[in-house]
This record gives sequence, structure tokens and C-alpha cells, in this order.
Amino acid sequence: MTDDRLKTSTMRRQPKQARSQERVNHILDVAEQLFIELGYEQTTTRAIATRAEVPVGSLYQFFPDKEAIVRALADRYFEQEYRMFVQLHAELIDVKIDTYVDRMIDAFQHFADEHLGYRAVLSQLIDLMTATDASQMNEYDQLMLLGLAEFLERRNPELGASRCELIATTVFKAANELLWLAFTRDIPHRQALIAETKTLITAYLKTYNV
Amino acid sequence: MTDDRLKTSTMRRQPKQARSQERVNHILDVAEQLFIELGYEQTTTRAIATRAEVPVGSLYQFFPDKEAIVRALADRYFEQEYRMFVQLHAELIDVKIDTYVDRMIDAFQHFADEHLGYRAVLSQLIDLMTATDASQMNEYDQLMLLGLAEFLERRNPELGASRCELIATTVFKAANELLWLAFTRDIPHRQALIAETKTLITAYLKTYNV
DNA sequence: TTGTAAATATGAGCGTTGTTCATATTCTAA
DNA sequence: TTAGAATATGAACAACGCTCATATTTACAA
Repeated sequence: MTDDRLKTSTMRRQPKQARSQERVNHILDVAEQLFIELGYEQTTTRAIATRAEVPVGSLYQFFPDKEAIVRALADRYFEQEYRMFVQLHAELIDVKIDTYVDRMIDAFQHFADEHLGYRAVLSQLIDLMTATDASQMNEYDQLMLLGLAEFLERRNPELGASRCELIATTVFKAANELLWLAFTRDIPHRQALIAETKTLITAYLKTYNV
Repeated sequence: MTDDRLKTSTMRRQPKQARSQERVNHILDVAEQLFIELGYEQTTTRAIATRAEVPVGSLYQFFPDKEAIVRALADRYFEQEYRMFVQLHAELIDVKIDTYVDRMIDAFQHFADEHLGYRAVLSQLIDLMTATDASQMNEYDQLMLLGLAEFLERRNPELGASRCELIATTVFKAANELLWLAFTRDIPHRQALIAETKTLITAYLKTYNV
């Protein structure tokens, strides 16, 4: 439940009367619950309408399409998350960087931990719609990851196998994500981002003397 | 085009005769082209069948559903990518870590650059199915990113605004991805991965004296 | 060469889905 | 009280992924 006015951009028509404002929030609450239970694809617009006890047509009075409903839900969380960031950032403005990183990452983790719907809705917007379960890496990614882990252990045997797997996973995921981002940018920005990725990974690996 | 036998796991029936083996590869080539042109969701099974000049039924002789077709395409690329990794890894086995990181990241970037279908298919398997365009960050992410960039510039003004934005982007994307991964793991692994994320980000930021 | 059973090919049609829109109802304000 | 604007409604539509009864082709023993 939220009393916030919804963004006009994602809505077909801004509800002008109180009853429809309530209706819209009710639809969102029902949709969230269904997305958590069934996932985005499995949740039909009819199912949302039925459980919310409104006709399908009413959904489309406010939301241009099904996707706009997930977007609206995601926005409710993004805004909360942002407010958390702003407040914590102000508190940490002068602490040393180790502490800043530590507190910030913990805060984001706890936010996702405490808001049940956040991960359910967001991961259906990022994972489940990824069609193949994104949490499962493909078999070749696994092979590369193990190759990397063995490589690290030979370089610095003190680290141990399980730690090396963890490091390899971290390197692999971070580098992969940044490469994907790079491809969405124009050539100059892309090159800069790739150089930055190298800096990130190298600085990290050097802390392990590999 | 590939002569490789396709994985049985993703297929409904292993083609036993030469003509159907050819058929399957032809279907995949046509599907790839359509995914590049129209995207995954917009490419209908009928469209694939029509352009491949086979009836829809033939698609379902070999692939259990539409998703299996993207998976099969992705597998063709994953395998190529893995082979590239193995070869380069062998070459770099004894170089110092800076060089290893540099060459590896360049290699992955070039692979994606040179294989047109790779990004098209993979990003439709990662982005487009993400329903909302994942390459576009939401407005609150942008705000947090700018807050972080300003923070970095105040800490070390020599870096300059645009460099600080780049650093903030890198931190934000890497940390975010690793947090999502962490939530797919059980509690002990999750905590280890979160600790590792902190190490990664801190080591990186320390190279900039922030 | 022929006959026959297994393998493969075919596309009309089924069940569902997201979405629309003509019509009915409710609200606002003069 | 009432005209007109805003809102509500759900049957109907187009398009989708997918199936399955039927037709065709292949493999191989007789």
C-alpha cells in the first residue's frame, strides 16, 4: 500500500477521483501478490482483474499494457530504495571509504532482504523474464569459472580452493556485467568502460597476490 | 551454420536422418536472423517456419517450445566462446596478472564485437526478455549514480567529473550484479559473496585515493 | 522389386493470451 | 434537476504458442 501519486508517464490516465485512485492501488497490491506467487508470465491480466474484483477493462483504463503494471510496482520500490540511499549517504559523507562501502552494501542487501516483494517483482523483471533461469549459469560459464579458480589457486596456493572459486565468481560476474553495459554505449564511452573494468578486476586480484 | 550435433537435452527428438539434421540447422539460422531483426518476443514461431519454408509442426518436431530455439542458438555461441577462453587461457598461463586481465577482457569484448548474432541473441535472452529494457537504468538509479559521482569528486577533485561518473557507474553496476547473485545463494555463501563484493569495490576505489 | 512398419512431415485448428471499444453507469456542477 | 464529462464494463477480437490426426517418406526384410 502506498498513498503516493503514481507517475503519469507509466499510466494511461491519471485517476482524478478518489475511488479510482483507490482502485489503482488495489490493483497494484493484487498484481504484486500474484507476481510473487506465480511469476510475471504466468500471471494473466484476467487473473489480476478477477482477484482485484474489477473487470479487465478497468486495468486498461489506467495501465496501457501489462508491462506498465510491473513497471509501476518496480517504481514503488525504486523510490523507497533511493530514499534509503540518500539518507545513508548523508550519514556517511565523511567516513573513510572502507566504512562507506561496508555500510552501503549492507544497506542495499538488507533492503532487499526485508522487502519481500522487491526481489520477487524485480527478479521477475530481470531474471524470470530472462526466460532461461539467470541464476543458473550455463555449463560453459561454469567451466570457465572453474578454469579461472584453478588458475588462481596455482598462483597463490594459500588461498585454498573454495576461496579461489569465490574470487573467480566475483571476477567473472562483475566483468561480464560491465562488458554488457559497455556494448550499450558509443565507442568512446565503451572503451573507457572497458579500461575501467580492467582497473577494477586488476586492483581486486592484486589484493590476493595472484 | 554449424556441423555440431545439437544437444539432446534441449531438443525434443534427435534428428536421425541427414535431411532433418540439415532442416534443424536451417531453422536455427533463420531464427537467429529473425531474432536479430525483430527481437525474440516479436518473432513468432509462424514467422520462423514461413521463412525457413517448413510447416510450424516441423519446428515442434525438434524443439519442445519457442524458448528451446533461443537456447540452442545461445549454446552455439557459448561453446565458441568457451573454446576461445581455453585457448587464450593456455597462452596466458604464466603472464603477470595485469596482462592476463587485459588480454582476457579484450578477447571477450572482441568476441562479442565480431559475432553479430551473439549480442543480439544473448541480449534478447537477457535484456529483451527482461521486458523492460535493462540497458536503460531507471531514474532513481541515475540519481544514486550521480550522488556517488559527486561524492567521489569531493573526495578527490583531481579526478574530474566525467571520470568520477565512470567510476561510479563501474562501482554501481558491479556491486548490483553481485548482490543479485548473492540472493540466489544460501545464507553462508551469500555472506561470503557480499564480503567479497566489499573487497572488490574497496580495492578498486582505493586506487583512486577517494 | 515389392511390402510393410517405423519415422517423419504437415497445417488446420485448439485453447489462451493481451487488448479494445461500444455501451452502460456514475459523478460533477450549473 | 439535468446535461455532459468521466468512468466502468465485459463480450468480442486478433494473434499467439502449440497439438495431433492424417499423409508422406524412409528403411529394410522377404
